[in-house]
Amino acid sequence: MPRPSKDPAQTLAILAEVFREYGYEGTSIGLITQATGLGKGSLYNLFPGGKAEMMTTVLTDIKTWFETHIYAPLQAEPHTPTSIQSMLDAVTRYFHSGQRVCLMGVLATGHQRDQFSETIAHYFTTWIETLTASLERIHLPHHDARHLAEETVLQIQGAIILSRALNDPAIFQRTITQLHNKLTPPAPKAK
Amino acid sequence: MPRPSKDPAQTLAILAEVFREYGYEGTSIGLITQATGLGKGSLYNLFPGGKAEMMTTVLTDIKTWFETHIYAPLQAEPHTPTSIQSMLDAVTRYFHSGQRVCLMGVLATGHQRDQFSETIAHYFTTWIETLTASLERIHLPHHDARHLAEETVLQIQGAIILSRALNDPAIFQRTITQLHNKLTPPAPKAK
DNA sequence: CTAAATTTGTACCAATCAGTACAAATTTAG
DNA sequence: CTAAATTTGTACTGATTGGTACAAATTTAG
Repeated sequence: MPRPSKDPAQTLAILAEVFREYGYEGTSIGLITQATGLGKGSLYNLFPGGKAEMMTTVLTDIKTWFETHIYAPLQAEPHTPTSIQSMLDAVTRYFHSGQRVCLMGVLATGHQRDQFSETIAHYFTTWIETLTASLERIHLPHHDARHLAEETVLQIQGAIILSRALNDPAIFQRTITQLHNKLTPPAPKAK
Repeated sequence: MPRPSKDPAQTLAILAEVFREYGYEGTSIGLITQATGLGKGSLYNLFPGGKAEMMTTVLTDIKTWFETHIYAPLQAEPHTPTSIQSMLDAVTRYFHSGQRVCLMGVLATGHQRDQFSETIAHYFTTWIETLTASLERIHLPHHDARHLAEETVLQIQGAIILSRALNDPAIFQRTITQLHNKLTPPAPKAK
């Protein structure tokens, strides 16, 4: 039984990890008390809405993290060629080179899709649109930028699954490298 | 309550669909009896090993389906340029244009990964290797063929997730089209 | 037709589940 | 220091879970 964390952010991070590992239905309150070190009474005091509220709070936290660490750098002024590399670096760290699943992606595969569908769709849409806008700023036509953004996001998702399935982080890393080559314009000298 | 199917293959297909929808832990015996129309006693008579045996049988069935419909055409003699297109067509039908999840992929995201890890890894490895060999037969160097095969499989996985998350089969279709362009050599005239 | 095989669905078991209630203990804030 | 806030963990609830056992009913095979 770990010592209870006094840091709400850490509690949320632990909660998120349990949901990633066990999914929504597979996560029991018992698992959560064990992982967080919080008593059952505390959990319900903190999250009066129960398990659903825990998940909702975690998803909101993830959304916020992405806004801060992925979208904001892509939207920064002045736009620099390193912002996309920063996104890829941040993604690599966040998904632990593919060994850590994307909770939104996990939820998209199951029947809880309905329960959290708005949040899931919003997450992916925002990511894609933000990256699209970023690609347009380096003079890619909208249509192409959108498709490339979609491809980027789905490749990251697929790379997570495959590198977990084969227990091989190199797969994820190769994908990131390849995405980097596609997303960043060639140096003018190479032309 | 549906009429019990007398066809074991149909029972397995229904079982597979329940597992896809609810995952391993989220699938209860009650759900299975409802979906298949079989009584509880029948289920345990057919699968004395219980739920784990049901899943194992389903996974074996999936593996067999892939061997028949995906790998065999890729391995056929003489090798024809349409074999890869056939694979992409079969994949599109099988995954219902991205709306039907890949059960092996789902299992790879959760903690049941350990329980079925061999089967999961074997499924993906076989797919990749079979496609690699097929690409080598059209004169792609092994290294490139392998990476392209990996990319194909992970893109399919990612496209499933994204098109489900955004409830948009067009995403899946675009991915398939793009993979087709990458996987099939350009007509010599285009060169 | 008969015997074997299969199906059925209930009772039962022990375990687990999410959630509610709550008194006692502990911590925090002022 | 005191009062408020938080934590704790148990008892309780009704429900669900996977699995076992099994007699009666039905189907199948020869």
